[in-house]
Amino acid sequence: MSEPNPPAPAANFIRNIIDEHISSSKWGGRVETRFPPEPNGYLHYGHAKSIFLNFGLARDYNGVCHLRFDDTNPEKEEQEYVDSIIASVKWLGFDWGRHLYYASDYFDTMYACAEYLIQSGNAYVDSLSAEEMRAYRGSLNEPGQDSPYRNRSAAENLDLFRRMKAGEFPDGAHVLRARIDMASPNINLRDPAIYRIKHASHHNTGDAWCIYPMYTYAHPIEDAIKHITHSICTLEFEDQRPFYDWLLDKLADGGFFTRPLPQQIEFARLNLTYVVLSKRKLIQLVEERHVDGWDDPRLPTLMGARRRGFTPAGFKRFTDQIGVSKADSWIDMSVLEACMRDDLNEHALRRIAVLDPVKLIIDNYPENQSEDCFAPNHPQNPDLGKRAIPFSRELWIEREDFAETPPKGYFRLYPGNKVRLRYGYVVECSGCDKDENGNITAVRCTYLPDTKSGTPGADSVKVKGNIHWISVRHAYAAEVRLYDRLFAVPHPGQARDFLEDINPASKTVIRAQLEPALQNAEPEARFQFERHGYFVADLKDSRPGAPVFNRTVTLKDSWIKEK
RNA sequence: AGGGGAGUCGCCAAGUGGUAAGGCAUCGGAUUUUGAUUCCGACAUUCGCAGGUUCGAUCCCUGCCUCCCCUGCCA
Repeated sequence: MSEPNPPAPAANFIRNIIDEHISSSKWGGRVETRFPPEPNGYLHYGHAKSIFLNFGLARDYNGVCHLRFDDTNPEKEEQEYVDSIIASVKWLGFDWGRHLYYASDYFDTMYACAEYLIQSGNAYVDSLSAEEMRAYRGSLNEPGQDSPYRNRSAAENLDLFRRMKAGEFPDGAHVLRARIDMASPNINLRDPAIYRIKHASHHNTGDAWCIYPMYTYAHPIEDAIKHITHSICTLEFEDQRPFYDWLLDKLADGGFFTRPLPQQIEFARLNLTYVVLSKRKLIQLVEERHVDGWDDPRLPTLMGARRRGFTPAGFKRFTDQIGVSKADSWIDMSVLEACMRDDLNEHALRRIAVLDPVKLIIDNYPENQSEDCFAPNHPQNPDLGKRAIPFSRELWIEREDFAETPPKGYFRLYPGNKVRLRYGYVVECSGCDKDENGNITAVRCTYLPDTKSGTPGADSVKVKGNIHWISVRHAYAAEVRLYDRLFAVPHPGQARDFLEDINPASKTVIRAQLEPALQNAEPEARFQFERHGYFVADLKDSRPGAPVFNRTVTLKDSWIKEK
């Protein structure tokens, strides 16, 4: 079987820039990118956009993409986050080969660069307090003032900086700043801090350092050291680009790097409705136990997505579909859900599950008889074969597939109506049994013996309705979690505290009746429960013989909308 | 208000001087033993607004409007 040629990647402004670089041979046609997370949290859907962008560009231009941890702030970073980030990027299907790096691998080089900047008059040690520095910085409308320490001699700066490194000063006593322009209209150029004192131990370098570079200083240097060509980041760093260029230019003059230097390019981050992607809010949801941990299937983390049953291929569809641009935009959650459905529809095996069971009794079917019916594992792919499903006198069907008085357009079970028991017989509904409170306890019908699916007479009776069922005697009951969107409104927190917008029905745990074939599902096996949606055997709580399923997403339902 | 960005169909998004791609959604219709899938068809005389340049402007110029980001020793 030959795969059709994949469609050419959609044009976007970053590809246009790269194409120009290729034709001008700016880096000799080389494309080298990096995905640079800070290991201070779990990756979320928004990171998927960046991952597919950076790794995708590298793949399409025969380049490489590094996985690089920007671990410049030891107070916030942990090995646990490093591990989970690695697992998530791998899960999405990317391989960085030997290109796994850490900012902390280059602390020596960064330090040497800093000494050079001091010696060349481009950096100085400031001894203002944080509050004083803020006051000297000016405001959006007013220029800043030079710090009284701005004109220390290179020798004095160097001495102070070395003593900072040696641990002679407490946190906050001094800070190394780039000497640029305190009157710049771009506040990021008003002598930004590049090194601060932090007596904290680092997940990677331990206690080797008590001064740590700022991200804005470390990031360009890391890019330049590894010869990154296109340093792709989000829009909020646009104002930082002049500093990125200033720094690398100075260091290239100092012989640390050769030109052409890496080029920073900014794109719009992902905004998605019905979730929150801010790290702060995600942490709050977890810590205040509004969800069950970082991998809760409702959470927009990649670990949550995995347990939810979302697929890497679905994320690929999604990122291809939403494109890349510089316009702030909001993607509706339904787009992501549709992408997951598209992928799952192609690959998930079909199975039967009755989620809200009510008994259907076939009055003219012999009490102790049973027989096999055969259902295809995938209607569009016969190669996937069929399986046997036992049929008998008493079946579980969905409560909503019967109506005593049917609404307009309803074509399922109601007195006098015929429907097909999918893969089995056509039955005619005769009524229902009720308890003393009027609750329906069983639905009654008779079957038409000549209409069994797969037999010559199967189509002798045409019916519009087609419902799924499971033999009571053969059914297997298991826990199923019905997940829905975490928030009930498109923009949580817009009108009130975001916690108040949590969807109270985001998780419903039920015991469902499953067909026998589902009992031995392996963790992470994905299925379509026919007429319901896509479900996955939970990665953590499910095991063969004792399955637990999570609903990934429902099937599209055009009947609900009509009602 | 200073600086940096963005405004093209309901949602994304190409196009950047030659007369508006594509996807999703939506609406028709066909197929269908999932009210699913699939398949066909429809879907911007118009590109934030107002002027100007031009034979011709979404694209160039001028002015205006709206939205986003920036005053961490966070990233």
